[in-house]
Amino acid sequence: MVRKSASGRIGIADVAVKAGVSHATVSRVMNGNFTVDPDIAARVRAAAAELKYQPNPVGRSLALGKTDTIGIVVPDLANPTFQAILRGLSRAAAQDGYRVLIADSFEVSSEESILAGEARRRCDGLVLCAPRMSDAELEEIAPSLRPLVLINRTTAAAEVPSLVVDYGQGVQDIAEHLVELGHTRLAFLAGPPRSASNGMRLQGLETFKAAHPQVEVTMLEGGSDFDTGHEAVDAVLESGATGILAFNDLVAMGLMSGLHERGLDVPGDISVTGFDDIPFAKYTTPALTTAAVPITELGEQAWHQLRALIRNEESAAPGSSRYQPRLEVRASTGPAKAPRSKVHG
Amino acid sequence: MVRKSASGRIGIADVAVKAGVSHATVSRVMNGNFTVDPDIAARVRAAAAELKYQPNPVGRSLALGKTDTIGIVVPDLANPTFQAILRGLSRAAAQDGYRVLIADSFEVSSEESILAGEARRRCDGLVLCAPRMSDAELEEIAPSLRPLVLINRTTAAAEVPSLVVDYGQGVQDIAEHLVELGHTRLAFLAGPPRSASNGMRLQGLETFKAAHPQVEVTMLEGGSDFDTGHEAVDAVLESGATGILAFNDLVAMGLMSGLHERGLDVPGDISVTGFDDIPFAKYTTPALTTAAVPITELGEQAWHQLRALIRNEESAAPGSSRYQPRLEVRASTGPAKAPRSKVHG
DNA sequence: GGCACCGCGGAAAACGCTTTCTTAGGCCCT
DNA sequence: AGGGCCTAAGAAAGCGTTTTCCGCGGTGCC
Repeated sequence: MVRKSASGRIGIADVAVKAGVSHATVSRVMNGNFTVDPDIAARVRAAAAELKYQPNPVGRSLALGKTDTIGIVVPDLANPTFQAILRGLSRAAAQDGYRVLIADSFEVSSEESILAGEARRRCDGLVLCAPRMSDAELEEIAPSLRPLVLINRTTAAAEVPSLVVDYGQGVQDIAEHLVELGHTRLAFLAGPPRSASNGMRLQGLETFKAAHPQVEVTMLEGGSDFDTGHEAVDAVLESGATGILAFNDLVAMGLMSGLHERGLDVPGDISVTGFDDIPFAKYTTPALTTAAVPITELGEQAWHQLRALIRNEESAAPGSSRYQPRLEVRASTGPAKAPRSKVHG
Repeated sequence: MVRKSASGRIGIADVAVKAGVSHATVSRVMNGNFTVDPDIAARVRAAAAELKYQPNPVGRSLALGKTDTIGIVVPDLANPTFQAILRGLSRAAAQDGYRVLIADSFEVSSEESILAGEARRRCDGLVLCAPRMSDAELEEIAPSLRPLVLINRTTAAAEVPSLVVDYGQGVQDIAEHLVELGHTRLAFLAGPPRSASNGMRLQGLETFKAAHPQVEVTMLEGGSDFDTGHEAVDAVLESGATGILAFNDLVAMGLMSGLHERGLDVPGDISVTGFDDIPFAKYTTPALTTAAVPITELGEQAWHQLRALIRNEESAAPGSSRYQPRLEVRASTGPAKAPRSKVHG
């Protein structure tokens, strides 16, 4: 019978008994405290090995006041963007011995703040992706969530770094690209109405419109997934636009698929652009012109910011950083052809 | 000053003081124990609300011996298959109030078993996806990981359900499909050599070959990602095969991309098939013929099995289940054309 | 009217660990 | 040789909960 204490699992007490020392000494040995006599330390290590003792992390966390775990709140795990952030975050955190706990809000923004709070309490810090949460609510909960890193949101709360992608600039770059190809009638297939990043895109478009009064830009309602793009075909054709800026790559792919079904050629008839440069964007047919965002790196940076906060409660307040998307011209955009009529078919 | 105790965070003791009761009573109220006088309960609740008291989950976990968290070990978070499993698992677990902790082994199978152990100790149960781990090692660690659910692996250890996809049958279905289209020279673009699911596919192919001695099946070395497929173009062409079974959808997509660059037509010149039916498989050009696996559902089922194990230490030992892939015929497969020479160009 | 029981809530133990405090013993120094 | 110091390890106090165990006061019953 190896297991001894009532709990079934072997604990520090079992090792202590076996090694004939107090559990304090066992703890010291396990934590590499060198004030222990080498002979005794060896005895303890032998006992621990024989019993296959593994410290209980929960007890450890309680005593230490830290969990070596961070949380991430995402609105939708099915979205490649958040998958990539998670991946970068997880990899970077793992290198420092931290694990990540995921909290998927499934796009129900009303739950986001409770979810975030719960996740935070189990962790040493939090990365929050909450594109739909209202500014007011964010402002309200941010302080209680620290150490906290925000993705694509900002807050006035102190000590809360933000990692934001400059969607506004990205959209402008794409629009410029289309204009250079001769397009004069553009359409923006918008994202979810309350999305923060959608707002940034709209602002970018305003700037663009001011600089290019001769270009017509139609606003179309949309969403953030493949189906949204697929369903938007009619609206897109009706707009008469020859250059379409989709909210993101997924929407663009859906749109291209829909256009293809209608027998239209991309980019022959219509040029389509995405945003994000998800892994699959390279492999669509035609390959998708998009604004590349270093998403995985974003997750990695999120960890670095969070780590600074965790390690150094006071100083080293890290600044927020802004990521510039890089225009990735591929085959889905081409020269504008002669203006089409507003009627499709 | 709301915060009182040294730790900075407000705890049960603060609420107790404010409400003028013992912390035991506060605990009783917070846990819905009805043996507390309604007046006192109200007072406690008021105090808790005013202080915005939130129980510390770590202390709670220690006392209760459970964490309301499960872990999942995956070999590669970048792989859509594991993303889907994770998604299904997370969603299902969330509905029962459980969170999921992720452990990405980054394909280094030597670390997998330590990683799994560490994850397990922080959680109430574990879902293990470890396709490269040796049977011996799996057998060795499985008992200590319980409650445990295995994905695409089996073990002799008791009380360890397995959820396995019948890759062997899937591969046979695909091969049959190609044969029906008139292909007589097939090639299998294999997965990672030590992958368990690759082994299952190979077994399926053996069965197929026995049933169709007239069909030539070439084995090609490969891997599990897009680049693998892309780099395999030469080997594929050299094989002279007209029907290619790629290890999975990613590999198939890479292969199609490579073939396209060579100016070859799919399925005109060569038919290509994948496996898994990842979300993007529908949207490749041409759309990919594949064997659809209900991956998200797999994650969901993993939770249900795990939940049964967690809730009911003894009875209800759930059986292992086997998932049959469903052949999904799309545009990447077509009738075989006249046999080609072994030289490409 | 006394006794047994019951309901309620406080004290304290338990969960498994870390860390401070304490004490015992050995060494050095004068 | 004795006292102060320093070292090493045990005792115990936390960490923040839950839960068991008790005791107290009140009620019902005979």
